[in-house]
Amino acid sequence: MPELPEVETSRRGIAPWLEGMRVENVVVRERRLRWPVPAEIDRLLPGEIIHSIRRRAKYLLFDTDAGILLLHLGMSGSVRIIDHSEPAAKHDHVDIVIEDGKALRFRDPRRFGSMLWTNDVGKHPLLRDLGPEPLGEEFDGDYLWQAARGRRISIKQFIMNGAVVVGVGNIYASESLFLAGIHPLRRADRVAMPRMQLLATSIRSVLQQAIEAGGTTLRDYYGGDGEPGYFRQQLEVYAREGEPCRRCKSPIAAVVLGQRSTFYCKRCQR
DNA sequence: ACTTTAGCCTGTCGGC
DNA sequence: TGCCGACAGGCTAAAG
Repeated sequence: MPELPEVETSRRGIAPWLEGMRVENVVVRERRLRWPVPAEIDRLLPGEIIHSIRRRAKYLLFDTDAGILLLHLGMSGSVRIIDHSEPAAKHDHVDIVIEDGKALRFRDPRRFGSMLWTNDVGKHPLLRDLGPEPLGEEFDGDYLWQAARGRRISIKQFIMNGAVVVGVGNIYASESLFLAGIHPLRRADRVAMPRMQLLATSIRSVLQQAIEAGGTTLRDYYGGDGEPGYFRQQLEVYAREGEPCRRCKSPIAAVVLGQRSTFYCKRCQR
């Protein structure tokens, strides 16, 4: 399930193959993703050069002179570079074929992903209200603490809200709260400043380490280079219900919070 | 303004 | 062996 580290790993896997290359054509086999794939993509992209591939939140941005392709992997989406002669499998919804016969192939069994087109990332409704990048300059404990004033929701739901900070999904929310020693159900406005500082640091370090491990492969995630992610073996609490906490040995607990499974240590997190 | 809930979708898994 | 319901989850829109 792609969160920020998996999206970043995908970006790094495909960028060397695509940046500076000209798009030859685009094959859309299935338009019914999270939102319909707009016709601009197959109409405007052919002939364009992909200047760069950036990431904003969990979106990949493909920069061209005609506009910007937005790609979101949803929760079952993946991208990889293939020879375009390779036959498409079920759920291979879009190919972006480049001049050397290679292609970017987008697969997404659950179709929660999206492929969109924009001319201004800053004004696009899906991107315009997003909070800061967790690995960027403006994200720190002071910011988090200030943003939490008057917020009565749980701290876990708070940090998973993209308007607060982007890229923190279900796995890394549980992990960073463990590292910061904060109970996931604690009200956001009742996390004191020192622990908010620790939380910001924990979010940054867990995401950074996951990127370095190539992301977390739980079931079917593979990076742009076809390799699974190796962060799973470093998970402290996620999907470890009943197993001993690595810090205090007491069993890891699980609760459902906002329809999301949530894992934590009752002893280490308050 | 904030919070909660429903819904999108299919592969996988446990139970019978 | 096969059927079936539950579950997984990022994110938005709508409802509260």
